Amino acid sequence: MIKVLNVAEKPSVAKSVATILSRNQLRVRDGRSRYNKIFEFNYSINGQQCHMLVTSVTGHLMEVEFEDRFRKWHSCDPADLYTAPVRKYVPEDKLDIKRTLEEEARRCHWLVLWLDCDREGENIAFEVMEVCKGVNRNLTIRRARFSALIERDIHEAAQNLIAPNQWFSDAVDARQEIDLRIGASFTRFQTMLLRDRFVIDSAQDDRNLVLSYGPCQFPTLGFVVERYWEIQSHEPEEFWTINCTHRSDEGLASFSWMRGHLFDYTSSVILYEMCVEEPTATVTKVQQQEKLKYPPYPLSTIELEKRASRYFRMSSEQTMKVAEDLYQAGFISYPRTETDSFSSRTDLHTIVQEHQEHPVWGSYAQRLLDPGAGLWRNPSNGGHDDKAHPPIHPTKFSAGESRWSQDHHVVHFLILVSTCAWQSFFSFWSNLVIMALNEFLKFSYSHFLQRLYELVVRHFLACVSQPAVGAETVVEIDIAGERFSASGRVILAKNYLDVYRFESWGDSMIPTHVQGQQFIPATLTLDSGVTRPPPLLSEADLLSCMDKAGIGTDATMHDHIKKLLDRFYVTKDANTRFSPTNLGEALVMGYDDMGYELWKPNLRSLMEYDMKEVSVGNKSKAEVLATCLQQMKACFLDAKVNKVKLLEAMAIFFNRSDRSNGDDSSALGENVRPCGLCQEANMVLKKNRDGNFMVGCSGFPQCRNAVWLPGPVLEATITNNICNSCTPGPVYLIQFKFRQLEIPPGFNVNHLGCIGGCDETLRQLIEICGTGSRVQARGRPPTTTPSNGPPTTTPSNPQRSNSRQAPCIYCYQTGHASTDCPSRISATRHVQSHGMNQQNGESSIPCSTCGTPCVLRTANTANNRGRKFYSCSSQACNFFVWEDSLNNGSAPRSAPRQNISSSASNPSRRGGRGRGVQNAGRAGDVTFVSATGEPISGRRCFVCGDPSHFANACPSRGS
DNA sequence: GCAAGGTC
Repeated sequence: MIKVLNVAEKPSVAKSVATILSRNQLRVRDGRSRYNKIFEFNYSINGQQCHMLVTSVTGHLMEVEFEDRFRKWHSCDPADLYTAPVRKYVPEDKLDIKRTLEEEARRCHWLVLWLDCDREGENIAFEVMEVCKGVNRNLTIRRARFSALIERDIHEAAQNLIAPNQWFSDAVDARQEIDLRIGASFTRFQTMLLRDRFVIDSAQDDRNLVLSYGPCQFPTLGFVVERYWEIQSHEPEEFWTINCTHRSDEGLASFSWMRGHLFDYTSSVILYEMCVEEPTATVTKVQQQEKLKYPPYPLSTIELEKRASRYFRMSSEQTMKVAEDLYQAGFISYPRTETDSFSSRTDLHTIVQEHQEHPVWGSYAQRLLDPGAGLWRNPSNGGHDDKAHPPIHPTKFSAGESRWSQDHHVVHFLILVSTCAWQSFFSFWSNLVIMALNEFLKFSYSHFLQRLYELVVRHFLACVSQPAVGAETVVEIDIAGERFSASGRVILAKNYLDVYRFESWGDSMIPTHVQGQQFIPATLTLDSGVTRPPPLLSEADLLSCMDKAGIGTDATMHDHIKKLLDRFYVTKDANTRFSPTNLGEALVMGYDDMGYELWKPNLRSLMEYDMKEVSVGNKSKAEVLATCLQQMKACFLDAKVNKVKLLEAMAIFFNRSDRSNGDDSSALGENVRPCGLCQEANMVLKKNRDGNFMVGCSGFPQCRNAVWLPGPVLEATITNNICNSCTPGPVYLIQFKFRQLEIPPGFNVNHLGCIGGCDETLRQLIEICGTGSRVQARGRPPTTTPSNGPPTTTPSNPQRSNSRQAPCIYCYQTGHASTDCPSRISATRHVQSHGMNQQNGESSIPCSTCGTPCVLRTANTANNRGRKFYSCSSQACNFFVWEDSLNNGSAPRSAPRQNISSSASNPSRRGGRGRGVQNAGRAGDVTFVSATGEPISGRRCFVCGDPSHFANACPSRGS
């Protein structure tokens, strides 16, 4: 009889395969590893009688590592790690499994590999082959390919054995080697570069701190930082919208403007006035239709993690731990699966039947099985199948509640561990306190088990249920050519929502309307709101980002998130939302400033693409390894050359350490000109701790003379060229490089500029972009204050000093609302009282922010070419106001507006209607119309306040 | 001391 050694990827699969093939007629014995049993039985393969031994590994049997002489961190230059020899070996904790395989393989004729049918599984198959062939060269080796652990598939796989796929395995070999080389080189490089140079306050002992870099963890960090910067750089923008209500016997209907909202106040007012003048509403459309809300797809790992985070605020790591325990105890199926569709051969009814007796959802399960109820529906297909595991579903009934804490060994194990730990650390505590804590732990953990089990069961029952049905009514009306709509919904059948309590679908009544009907609105208001930034990334958002970009696998995503927390790169708040720490932000900022996208997902995506090419035979492993490692080594060497960028970014957030040898000071600090204020020292080029460039007197703090440079400056280098016109000289010209995306169209990225006052380009850029837009976009107040800080003669940009508080949208000051902005009043007042000569550059109007005289200038940007504005003559002050906005009395603006914006298509403009009620008053007193259509009181022009006309006819606006 | 991928 042929002896066949069968090896599965994990003990559970070995058990399932053996049970199915033997029809449960098998013997079990121990191997050398306590987890990996050996099952024995007889079975016929293609008519050949076989004695089957089925055992398992636990995932990868081998690891890839550098040879010993490269393993110490100081043993070599990290750049050498791109070429240092690596080896694959069986680590200490897997030697038991290796010995079992060797012992059994010696006695067998065939080796059949039952590893998971994905690339990693194929690679593990080759690891198993290597070990087995090492002791028995005559083995016949075959691969079993199965798509689910169900009877038909497993028997089919056993009768149709194939050859292992070398390409699949090669792809994984390449990935492992690339991950190791990139990860180890960058981790050693940035740890050794930064750890001793800065006081990194997040770490208890920063001498042992590891600043790891990994091709998965860094893009994950990148997602968190990018969202954080997006929030920091968000500029609130005020918008206006018209709302209207209609009261009838059946109740109140609220109509919203089908334009959404406009960002232009005057346009909004004109449209609003047209509505007020002819307020009769005509119903143009009444549409009624049936709407379905579908149940979710069957549950994959990522969906389980996302939903547990959303519904229970469990971290993905917690979820996977609890799911693993539920799986080990037999309550749910294998929890690491990409599959979100059930095989047609899965017996779904039997799973539902098991739950008929449940005290809470049992009656729902009964209704599902009752053909007369019509509740059953075959689950939809989510389109993913890992060919190894079914979607996560319940496999054993539990009534839950009190039984969890009694019958689950995990809880007892945890309690044991915790008791030992607490007793050893806090031996002075009374037993009573320890018991109380244990009870709490027992309760919390059983609570998690219970909630996750409930989610898996309810999700499964929802999947096999009919969608919820609603009747939706949409009513559209027309007022003076403007269209408004309102909608209502009545739930006709809740169906799956009866069991899936985590989702809701609200009823909202709308009174009956008929086409052609006319009415006078109960209210017609012009409301305003401001755009708001998107929220910080939640754990579910982060998982979605990773999933979409292909960062990590279903089984490892939670590990990458946990790694960021462990490395102090990010923190998570009570709402499961992530913010970068100073450390995380500084690292991303450093690489960003180098111009590398090492913190973006593209690198991993490219690697994944190459792996795919290897796995289908289009490229060889050697070819991909060579090109990828060559590129990464070049990138690494470049990063070493540009390490000053990392140091500068770190310096923004952290104090230099005493251990620092100080050899990395930036090349800044050269003289630009003699200081005209103190006439003693020189002005020098500096980059301050917020990352902004400035030229300050080296006599600081005695002399506080300073010239701030535009926010978009990326690089600034002093040249030998001298300005011909500025005094006192010599004033050396500076070669600037601006960040392309931050300067308006029409400006060059490269600019040879003078800080002496003659440079129109610099002046315009400061007026338009400010001196700290980069920091507004990414910075936060530093936690420490270096002793050699830059001069601060002038008020710094208020947004910089209080970046988390929403500033006024007109003057960027905090402490007052935009509606109460003093700059709007003072700017107008100044123009009137000083009788200004409106010629370019001639004015004595004091700036309303700092008191320095303003000058009248002409904009030269694409959007506003030729438009005039007043700006403060102090280069350190950002104040400016458009001339035309003063003339017509509307608000001064700091940036060009877009007249009409689609809030749905532009995420930066998502926003609420924060101040609708207060701002209704800005539309004059005409916020209500009477039943006869006459405005109640106080009609007047919204621009100049004259009651004799409306704004669209206001003489101050001209034609 | 470093990666990411399996798994108990």
